[in-house]
Amino acid sequence: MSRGRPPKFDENQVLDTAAALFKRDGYDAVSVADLCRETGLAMQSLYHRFGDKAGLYREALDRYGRTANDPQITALEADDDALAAVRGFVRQWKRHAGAGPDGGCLFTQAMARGDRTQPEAPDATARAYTARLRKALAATLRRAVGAGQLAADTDVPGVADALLTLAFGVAVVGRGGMPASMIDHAVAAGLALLDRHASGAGRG
Amino acid sequence: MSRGRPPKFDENQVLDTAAALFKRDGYDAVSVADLCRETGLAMQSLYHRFGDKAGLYREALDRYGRTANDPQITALEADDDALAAVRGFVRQWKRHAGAGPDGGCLFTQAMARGDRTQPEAPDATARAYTARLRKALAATLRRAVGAGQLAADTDVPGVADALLTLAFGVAVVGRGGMPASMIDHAVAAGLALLDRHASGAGRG
DNA sequence: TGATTTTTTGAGCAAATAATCTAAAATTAA
DNA sequence: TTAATTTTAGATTATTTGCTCAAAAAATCA
Repeated sequence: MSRGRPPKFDENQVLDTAAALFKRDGYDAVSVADLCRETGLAMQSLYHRFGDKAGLYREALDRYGRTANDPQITALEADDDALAAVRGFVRQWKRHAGAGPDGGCLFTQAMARGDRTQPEAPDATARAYTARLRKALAATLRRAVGAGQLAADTDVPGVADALLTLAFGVAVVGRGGMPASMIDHAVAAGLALLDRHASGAGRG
Repeated sequence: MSRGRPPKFDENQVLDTAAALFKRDGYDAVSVADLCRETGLAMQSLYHRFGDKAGLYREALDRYGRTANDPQITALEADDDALAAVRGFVRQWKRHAGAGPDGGCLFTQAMARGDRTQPEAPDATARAYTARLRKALAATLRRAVGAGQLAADTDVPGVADALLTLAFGVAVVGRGGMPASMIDHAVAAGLALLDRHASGAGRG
């Protein structure tokens, strides 16, 4: 067993709470005092465990990647019906657009904020996780092509990047309070993009 | 003529500088001292003219809307070739993705940051200008339909919103430092979306 | 038990922050 | 000139910020 006094807090719970705060208000607008109040951690406990505010932010981003990003990858890979999997990915964009505790996207926050000054920039985490999702998305599309669900000449990287970029757009537009119909139209466009390449279902 | 001592600074120049700072670093990361140093304004001059930091931010957003958003609307409306105008709109997304002083998008920053607590929230300005662009984009697409450039059954609001959402996504993805090929693919997807509805040019 | 390790507690610090006070400087109108 | 008006100047203030110091509390191991 571990030697010293046992921690009073659940680490993942702390990270989830911190991630929610950073997602809602942005890194700069969340103070360490806010973090302590919301997570229940004493100040020194926070610094002892996470080093500093940026350290907690980085770990919160990582936790978010594991709990919000990776499951999407898993869902893409798990579904035997590759095209249906991608469609499912598109359909759940609405979640990123909402304002509630489940809404919004921390990676969009992190990327919009940027911070390329430091070598260990926090948005590097967001970038890395997004790159993995991008890869998985392309792989699933390739699988759909292989299964004959999408046309053989489908530009797989092009479609994958278009969908992913659209997903980020949905997060911004939703967060910005633009009309909900914009989100619906974006989702519809994502699905239509897939339909366009679906074999044997061409339009016109 | 105005009565008192004449201002030493050019107002628009100050707003442009402020907008560039806010765009690059975000509202919270820019201090009033930064703003004074970069704009050359004395602290008291800044507060005398703009009230407070938020006031300067709001006016900078407005200035950005006039100098970066509205010209896009004008370009859409001015071009007799409606479809070409929309294509031009899509092609210049790359600019929003860049990192230099011309790169990035202040409205994306403002929307991602959010701030729906206040009634006169700063992102309301971004929302209002974006709404105008959205309207103009739809109008131009409708014009293209009327001119027979796009199919009569084109879902105009759907296409407009898809393009605009994609544009926001490009800004985030570019700012986040994702591969440049993502931007290229997003632009290509925007153009392909138009091609898909172009009359007499169906694929497959 | 006593020594060791780790976490918690609570107070507090230096620096940066947005914003203000008072007064001088530069212009126009009378 | 004189008065009125507006902008600039420099110093300052109260608050908030991220962060640290010293010591007590709770566990394990000898």
